Amino acid sequence: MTTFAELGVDQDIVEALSAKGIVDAFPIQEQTIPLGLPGQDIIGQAKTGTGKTFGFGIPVVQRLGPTPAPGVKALIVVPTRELCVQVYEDMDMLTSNRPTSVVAIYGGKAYEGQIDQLKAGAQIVVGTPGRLIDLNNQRLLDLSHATEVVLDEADKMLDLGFLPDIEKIFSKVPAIRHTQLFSATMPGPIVALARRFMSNPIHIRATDPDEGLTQANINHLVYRAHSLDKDEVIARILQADGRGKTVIFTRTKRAAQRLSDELGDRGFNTASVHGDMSQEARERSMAAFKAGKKDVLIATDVAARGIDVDDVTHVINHTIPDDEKTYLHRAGRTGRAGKTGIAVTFVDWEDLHKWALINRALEFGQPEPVETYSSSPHLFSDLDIPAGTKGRIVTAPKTQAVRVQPERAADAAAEVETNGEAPGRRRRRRRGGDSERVGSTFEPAGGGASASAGQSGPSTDGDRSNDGGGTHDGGGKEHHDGKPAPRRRRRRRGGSGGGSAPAGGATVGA
DNA sequence: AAAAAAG
Repeated sequence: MTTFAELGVDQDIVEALSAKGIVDAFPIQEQTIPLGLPGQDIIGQAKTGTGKTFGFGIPVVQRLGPTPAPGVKALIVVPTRELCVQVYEDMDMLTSNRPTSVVAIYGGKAYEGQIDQLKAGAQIVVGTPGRLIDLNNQRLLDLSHATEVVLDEADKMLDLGFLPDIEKIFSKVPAIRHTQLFSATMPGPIVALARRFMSNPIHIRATDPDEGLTQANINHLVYRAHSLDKDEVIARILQADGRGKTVIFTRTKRAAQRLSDELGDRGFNTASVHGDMSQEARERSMAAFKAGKKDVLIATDVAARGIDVDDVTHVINHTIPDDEKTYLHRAGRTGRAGKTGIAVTFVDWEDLHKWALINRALEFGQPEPVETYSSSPHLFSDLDIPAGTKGRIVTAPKTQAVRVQPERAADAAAEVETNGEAPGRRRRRRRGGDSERVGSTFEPAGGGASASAGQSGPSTDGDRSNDGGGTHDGGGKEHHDGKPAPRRRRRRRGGSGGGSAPAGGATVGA
């Protein structure tokens, strides 16, 4: 590991970091900071929870100089208000030993405080698009000297919903500037589009190209939810001994509110966050969850990206997300900074095609969500608890899980070939061991310790999209008629490392 | 189609 000091980071920033116990740089930071400091345009791609924020944030702070004159010189754009607050806090920490000041500009809040901070001469703005444009239109936010520009969750910022706003914002900042785009997912077409806003960008991927984008230290489980009482099953998951904080994602705001109320009624310590809540309530929820006063957060995809909360052991997809990128970001709320975590997904009958799509894109090798629906009450006795915690699930509900081995996964749609990398290489061994994986037990990558990825050297991104693999339904799936399938044998915890063979005695349906 | 983001 390299220290921040060794990467050329100024002493006062090094001290700000070490005051928080942060001394060693993660791979994405090792790779992007030395390039960002001299002003290289960067597309930075690294898995969830591996430290992208400092990867762009440190160069931004340092490049403004130790005592910058008043006025906005840096702009960091993010997709949600909560992420805005979080990135603001990180930037505020980085600048704690220098006069540089940071302001968060986002909607749902009074204008006054934000305007005051701008008038007071804040140099770094972290903001969401709507309020940024609003204040810029009112001539209260001058972006004409913002020579440092960052899009965090860049692929989201450049997708159709945000693109017009982003174009508008880019039209207000200087043409000669330093531009950095960061995300865990960067589909080829988005990279191509991004180049319009950059000059000679380098695409850094702090991952082994063979490794894919799913975190090796997240254990993925997928259940068919047909005929399943999801509320009940989730309630039981929440009773697992050793469970830390849990984030539950729903597809709609209403579902989030309903589930939050329901689980609250059942006595769980819940908070929720979605777009139908007041901003004040949203922030209260986030603060309580971060502080540990609440340990279950029910959210829409507003919380899918970027949100960093310590000790989240479980992510539960009450409803399966629409695409593999969202899946990756949601699951990435756990397994951060080298810790282990579990991502549980429930697949409703009408959403089977979504699992097929996600399975294919992420190369889980698990085309069917669950081997069978069963009234067998053994499911959660098999649920793994992250290393370092103890205990098992107490009660015994009713289905079966299929554990998906994450290690061969590669996000086809989210990857872009770097120089000279043979196209198609990541497709190899695609279908390899499907059958043997069904119902078998796999441990997370041995020892879990291998935090985050090998490194591939910086490579110039001279490529185009590679069309990101097929996108439509997996077809060929027969319809069941709701009858419970025959009961399957209970799986047992495997003790084996993550080889390709199932752990002893772990087969299902034999 | 939903969610997010200005009010």
